Amino acid sequence: MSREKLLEVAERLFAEKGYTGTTIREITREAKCNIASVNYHFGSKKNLYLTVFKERFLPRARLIRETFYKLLKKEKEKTPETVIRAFAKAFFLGPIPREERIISHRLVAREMNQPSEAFNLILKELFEPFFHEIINILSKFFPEKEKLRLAVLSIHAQVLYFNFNRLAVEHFCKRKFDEKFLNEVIEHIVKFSLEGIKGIQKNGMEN
Amino acid sequence: MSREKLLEVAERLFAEKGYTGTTIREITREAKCNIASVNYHFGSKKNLYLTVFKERFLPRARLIRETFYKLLKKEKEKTPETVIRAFAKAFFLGPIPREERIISHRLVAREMNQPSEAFNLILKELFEPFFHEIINILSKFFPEKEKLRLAVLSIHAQVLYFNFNRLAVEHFCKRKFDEKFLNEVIEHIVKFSLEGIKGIQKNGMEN
DNA sequence: GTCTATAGCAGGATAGAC
DNA sequence: GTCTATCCTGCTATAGAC
Repeated sequence: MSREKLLEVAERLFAEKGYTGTTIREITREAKCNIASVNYHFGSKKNLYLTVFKERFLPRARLIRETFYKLLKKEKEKTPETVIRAFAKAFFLGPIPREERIISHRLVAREMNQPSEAFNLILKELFEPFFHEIINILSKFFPEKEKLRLAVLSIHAQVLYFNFNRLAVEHFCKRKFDEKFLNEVIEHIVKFSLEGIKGIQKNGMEN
Repeated sequence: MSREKLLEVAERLFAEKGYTGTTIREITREAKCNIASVNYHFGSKKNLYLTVFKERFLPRARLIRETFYKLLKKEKEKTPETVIRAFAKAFFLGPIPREERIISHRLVAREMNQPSEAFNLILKELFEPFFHEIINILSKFFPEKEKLRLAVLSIHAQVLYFNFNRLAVEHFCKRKFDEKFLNEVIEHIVKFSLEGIKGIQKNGMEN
């Protein structure tokens, strides 16, 4: 069906080139649809953009959350380390192809930089429930919720950065972003963040 | 002079709306210049964009680096903590107005997401020298350079995130991004990252 | 250096045939 | 649901007067 094809192509192009950088002409050309099909199916370019978030971005975000729960269930005991590892891994590994994953992070980064209507969707349907869940789990180990919130944002910052900024990471580390390096990056984020969380909770007591 | 005014307005608009989202018409209107002035002074919109990086972004980046050195010089003894604090603070405080600072981070985030010719400038004239400098200083305390590189990227990820993603941070932490919160965020990044670096170096020995 | 006028083109959107 | 043709607007860029 051309509607699905349009959403697929549009998502990729919006992620790569942004909203204004992408044209209906380009989307329909790559989707091998007629130029009028966007307006027929979605009414406007703007509504196509929003539909991309509702029908492609959010379902994928739900998959990432499910991956987190699955990874966590596999663990016999839930230590801070296994929780953080599951959180970090969910953003990098799982059933979603790598290309789609990068698309998601690009879209998020774009919306953070220049929020549109879609930003509220991301906030309410992804960040809020997911981050609060993580905080609830981790607050058993780290009681200071305010500091825990900042720590979760620090983890998310890293996940986002290592995903959407691969070019600079590769250049700076002089490494190809292959399977091996990806696993090293995940382990880096896990260890770095685990000690980080312990640190801010420890230091917090002194204040 | 209208050339400077054009650069100033163009930088702000490019940061807010991106390259394709910003029009010459809008730039000249806000700069109170004639619509033909962009092509007179810069030859093309694209060259205006590049000039923004050369004449506004990079000088500010140099100021940030200088701030780092000044902050570091003030310290009696250079511990990992004082180095990391100087590094983090340089991105948030100093002689540059907050609005300009956010503009810089937005431009960087845009170029990371969708690199143009300007990305090489950022890489070669900002990231490479600055990050290598930090690594050289920190490698006296933490000898494992590979892990240190990833740690520096983790710090940069946080600095970028808390700067260009203020909307989500405010929403999630239920705090206004005022002076007080800013200082808490800086201290959070410092402590989180300090323990993080210690952690990955410690764990690295076991492998 | 600044301005007006305009070329030349690409953009989103729509009407109406099939 | 798909297509062509077309409208209208807005874009970058330039020529040429001042």
